[in-house]
Amino acid sequence: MAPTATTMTAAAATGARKGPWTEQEDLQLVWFVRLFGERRWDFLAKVSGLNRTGKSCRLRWVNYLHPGLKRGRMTPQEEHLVLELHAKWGNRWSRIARKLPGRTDNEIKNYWRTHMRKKAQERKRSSSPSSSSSSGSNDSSINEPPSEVLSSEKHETDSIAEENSPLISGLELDDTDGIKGYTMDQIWNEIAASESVSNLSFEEYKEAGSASCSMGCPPLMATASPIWELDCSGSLWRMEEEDMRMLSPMPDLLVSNCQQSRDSWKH
DNA sequence: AAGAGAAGCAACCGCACTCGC
DNA sequence: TGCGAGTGCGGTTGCTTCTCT
Repeated sequence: MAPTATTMTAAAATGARKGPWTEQEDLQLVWFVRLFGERRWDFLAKVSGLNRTGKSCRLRWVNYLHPGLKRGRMTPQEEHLVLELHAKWGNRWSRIARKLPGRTDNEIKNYWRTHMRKKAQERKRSSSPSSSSSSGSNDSSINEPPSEVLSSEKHETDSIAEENSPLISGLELDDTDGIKGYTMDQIWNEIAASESVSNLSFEEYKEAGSASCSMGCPPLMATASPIWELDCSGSLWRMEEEDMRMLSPMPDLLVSNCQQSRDSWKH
């Protein structure tokens, strides 16, 4: 399919703003998303007065402003789960993210890239201290590790998942889905050797990590931005663009509240 | 204290898919 | 049935922050 207006450098084509979002933009976006719901991003971008593409708005919302998002470091349980799921599904980040409440595909992707790169480097260093060749081109092995290894590892992770994790065992695991094989055993070995937590079973992970909460109910959920806790009437999607002009502007009180919330959320 | 390099992360890009007309 | 708008996804880039020397 030919690129659409939205995909073809829409920001450039429309003169829309790019780059980091400002606090004011965030507030505006939150306000209008609460008003209209998480749909029709192009329309929302237009009526909100944000000089952004709908795509940009959606991304900002999904990755940063969405209620329930967890911030901060991955917990050991989450790290473990990411490794397991990546071993099964490969780079299906959104799919993996669905199994980690409060985490976004982008976050998991970033996590994987940085941490697995580190693991790969460490491993390379320990396994072949003399070989200085084969440079950073191994980056590809981070996302697409060689295919020859995982077969045995896959079974191991599968059994972990299926025996120890009700969360995973309930999944519909498509065998043809991204299990082409990865050098996860290398990664796993690294982790097992370097991290004491690896001595725990996945069940123990869960218990240690959240006495009060299972993976489905992350303990850090409370750190999500409180902006969304503000009450707001339901979706107003039936409204026409004409009606939009009649809407009252964002109340000053809301703005200041949101700003305070956001500040405290950041720190 | 300052500079360099590494790490972390937000955001953009382009492709593919879905759905309504 | 074809087309276009809207949306989702994975890959990539580049800026900011951190750490080391």
